[in-house]
Amino acid sequence: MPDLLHGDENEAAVNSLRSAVMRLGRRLKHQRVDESLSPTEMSVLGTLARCGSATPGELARKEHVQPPSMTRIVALLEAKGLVRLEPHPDDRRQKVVSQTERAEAMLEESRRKRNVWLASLAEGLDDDEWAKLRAAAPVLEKLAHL
Amino acid sequence: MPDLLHGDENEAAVNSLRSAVMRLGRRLKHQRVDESLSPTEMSVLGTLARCGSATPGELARKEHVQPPSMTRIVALLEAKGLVRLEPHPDDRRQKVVSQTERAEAMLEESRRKRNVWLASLAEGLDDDEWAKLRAAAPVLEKLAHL
DNA sequence: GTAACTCATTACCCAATCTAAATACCACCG
DNA sequence: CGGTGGTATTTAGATTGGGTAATGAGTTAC
Repeated sequence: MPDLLHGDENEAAVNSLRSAVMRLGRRLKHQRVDESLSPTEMSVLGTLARCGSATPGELARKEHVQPPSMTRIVALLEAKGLVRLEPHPDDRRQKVVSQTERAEAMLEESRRKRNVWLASLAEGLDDDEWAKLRAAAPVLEKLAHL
Repeated sequence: MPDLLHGDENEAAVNSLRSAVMRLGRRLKHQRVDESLSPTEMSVLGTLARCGSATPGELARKEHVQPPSMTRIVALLEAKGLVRLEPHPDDRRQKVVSQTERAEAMLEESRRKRNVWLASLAEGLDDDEWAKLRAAAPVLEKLAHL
């Protein structure tokens, strides 16, 4: 259990994280690098790129989305040719989702575009602030998974 | 313009911020301290608590929401008795939104509840991680406002 | 071998936000 | 003055992302 001595500071931080995360989330929604690809779809592709492949259920848990939503997302991605669905080797209830070469290319493209946005943000932040963000990023990821 | 030397690291951080912010956002949505009050409504109340009072347009800009959405939100808050609407002193197009005493009490209550959630999160993070979060919180806020 | 559980899906629904257009008002220029 | 262009808010309608409940197929445990 971390520093109970800093309760007030933590509380203030939680407040500010809450509102910042929400506003930033809305903003990110609009700044999607690829029109026609929702933020969650992007996120799923990112997860697949990192983890190789996964079942819809696993993806739903990772993204903190209900299974039916993930079914829909995967279906959309498949329709766009960004994802492949194969039967699970030893459980015929499950399926295995993996990204296609096309998704790989798209991610590369989107990475490039993201640099533009990054550059524009860079105008507003100094080195120190960036450093803090870099340090906090993994913690936020951990938090997102509780 | 900050450290171009760390371009790759920044890019990785941006990726990880993106997905973390989104997932955390979804999670926060469900963890609302007060049922019957949407995250954005909460955020507006927080803004009013900090800034005193503001016009709907100002609030919309601050929350990164379109004006019509803010109209709705303010109307809902007013219906719940958490916000007061008065005519703008020297521009009859505008209105001035300010929080009621009841909102003040509710924020206090919600602050208390938030501590419970905070405590449960604390189980999963160590001192160092919390420190990083605290350091990054203001930067995230700044980022949210670009 | 059946009962209980799990994964994915289908069908339906809801909440939050958006865009476009309407309304009321201000400010300036002739 | 009076009109013209711009701004604040609101109304109306559409979209979208996600959720819940119920179904079907498959697996596991007793």
